[in-house]
Amino acid sequence: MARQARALATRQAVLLAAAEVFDERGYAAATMAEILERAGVTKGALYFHFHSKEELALAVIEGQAAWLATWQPTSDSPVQTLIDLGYAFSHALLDDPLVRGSIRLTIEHGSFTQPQIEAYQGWSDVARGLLEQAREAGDLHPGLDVAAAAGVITGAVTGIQLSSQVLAGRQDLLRRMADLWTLLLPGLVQPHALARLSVAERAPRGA
Amino acid sequence: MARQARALATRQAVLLAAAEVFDERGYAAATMAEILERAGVTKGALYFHFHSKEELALAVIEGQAAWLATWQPTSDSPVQTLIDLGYAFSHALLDDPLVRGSIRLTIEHGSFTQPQIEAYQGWSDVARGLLEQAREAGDLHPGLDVAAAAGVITGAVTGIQLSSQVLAGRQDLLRRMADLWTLLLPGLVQPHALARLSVAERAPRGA
DNA sequence: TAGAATACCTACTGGACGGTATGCGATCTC
DNA sequence: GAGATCGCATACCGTCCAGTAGGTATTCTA
Repeated sequence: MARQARALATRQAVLLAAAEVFDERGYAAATMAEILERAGVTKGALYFHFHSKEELALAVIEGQAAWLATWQPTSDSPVQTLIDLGYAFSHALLDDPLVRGSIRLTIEHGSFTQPQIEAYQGWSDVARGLLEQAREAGDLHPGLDVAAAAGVITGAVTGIQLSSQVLAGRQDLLRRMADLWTLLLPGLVQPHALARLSVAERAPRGA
Repeated sequence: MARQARALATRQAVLLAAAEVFDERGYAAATMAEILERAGVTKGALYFHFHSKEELALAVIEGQAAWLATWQPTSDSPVQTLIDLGYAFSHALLDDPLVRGSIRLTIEHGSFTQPQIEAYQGWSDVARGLLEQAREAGDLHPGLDVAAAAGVITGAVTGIQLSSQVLAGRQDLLRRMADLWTLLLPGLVQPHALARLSVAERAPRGA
């Protein structure tokens, strides 16, 4: 095991550097040279762990699914959990380069469509599951199309995040998330449920 | 004039081909060779009209601002006009390669940040103007933050469009737009105004 | 401690890509 | 109708980039 310790460290360094560069430049504009330089690693070391640029990108995308997989519900109320998830994701986006790079690669369609679709679908499925729980709890408007709402929410979060990044370097991301929920919730949940929800962030940090 | 007619045609052909390739591949992955091939034009012709790849991309982005500039209000109700604008934009996205390419270049941040910010801001400003009219007309919820709502709406439309593209090649774009408004409007306008709005698309075509 | 994987380093390659230099026919000007 | 400009064609260039070949150090195994 000790023999793999160093190897694991360089692998992580490469992955982190790649995520950063992919986040900043996008897939096509990212160069292996910059990733190498930032990771403080030579070409041979990188290509020992990852056989190609594409494989490296896929490994970064995987980080997103991993983040979502480790995430845990935070409230008895499904809708409140959904809101909290949005804030937890925002913090991940602000703090975790792997998530940032992963998101940019997911958004940038073209090269590897399959994992991108899966990433989107993963988010949409989580949202949909929570909404179905909320419907069973009687929180949602009766006629609401749960699948459609899940699609709108994931799309909206994607766009909010993107515009925050382009316009303000993500500095106003949390505020924009609050704005989103303020606008969305009245169309989603019934008044009696609305009163019990906190649109603003509840805890200073998630997980 | 007859001499410039041909020149204008090749310029348009180049611009169109460039928009298509930028839309499909993104800026960095797009190659001049593919643009040339698709435009049916030689390198000399292209570089006569556009001095660099970047200049070509900027010209494509300009098409977006041009589209927005030619757009005209479609209703006495500002909110209805906003909804209609969303659908008109969706149709432009489906039909007009220039708008498609322009949007992708705007979303793909990195190379030329300035025009991208302006493009976003242009959309946000239009939305904000309409919302302010709606507030004066007494249609909106009293405490609503108009600027915040405009930011959310432009961001959400951006994200809806993106997820529709990645997941379904934009085939379900119009349906997703309807879903968005269904969810958003209750948080935006008061019930009496809500009754007068059409969430679904009103006319078969815009403009 | 021999040797066999493992983990990494250095130098190189082939090709693609954006951009340029130069030339040439058509059209306009006077 | 002669030069000048416009609009385009072709061939070429320097650079950069992903990936590889082959060697070397390190660490595990027995």
